Amino acid sequence: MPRLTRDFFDRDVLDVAPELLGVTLTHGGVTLRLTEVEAYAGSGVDPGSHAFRGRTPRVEVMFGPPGHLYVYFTYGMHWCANLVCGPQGQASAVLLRAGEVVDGREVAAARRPGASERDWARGPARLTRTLALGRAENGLDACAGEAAHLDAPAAPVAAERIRTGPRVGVSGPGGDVATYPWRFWLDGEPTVSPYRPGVVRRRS
DNA sequence: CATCCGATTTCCT
DNA sequence: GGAAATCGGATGG
Repeated sequence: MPRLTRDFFDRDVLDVAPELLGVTLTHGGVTLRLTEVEAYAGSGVDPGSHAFRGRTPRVEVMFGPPGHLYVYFTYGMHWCANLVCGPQGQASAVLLRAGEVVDGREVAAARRPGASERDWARGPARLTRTLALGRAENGLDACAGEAAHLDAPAAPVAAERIRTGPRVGVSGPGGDVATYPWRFWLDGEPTVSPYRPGVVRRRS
């Protein structure tokens, strides 16, 4: 199971995202096999991206080197994690939406009291809770091998199992953002999160 | 299945 | 100052 290196992420986000399916991410004593991700393209080109309007303190790490974690806080209580992709300076990233716990079950169970195993990482904020990702991990190099690391699947994922569709909870000016088929998941995996359309925001 | 509402940051106005 | 937020748990039909 080869370790993923920075070169893996230093490519177009739309090439990287589907290849992350089946990859394992290990952090905080738990290993997760990714079953669902979403691509967010670069600054200025993707209205759904946090980096769309350019550099702000929050999205600073998105403009940095590929292979680092962009972890942000939202809805007053949730953390979500992305992996920065290349080319550097473009600020593209892949949101980690769901996965299956393949190691560290005891630790995961303790972090998600009352939740069924299927739900441990079924959704981006549940995923960060199970892996113990938060403010401290923002900017962490996931290719440096220490606190966090990623491993390619033992056997490559069959292309026929990869599905695509619109991103979850994404909408924006112009409306067509919500139709980009930039969500990728593995067909038949119970850990894939239920689809929720984005709420149409109105201009005030 | 649909709706509601939390609890806080971030960034735009 | 204030709306919106890459969401999730609870509750009601």
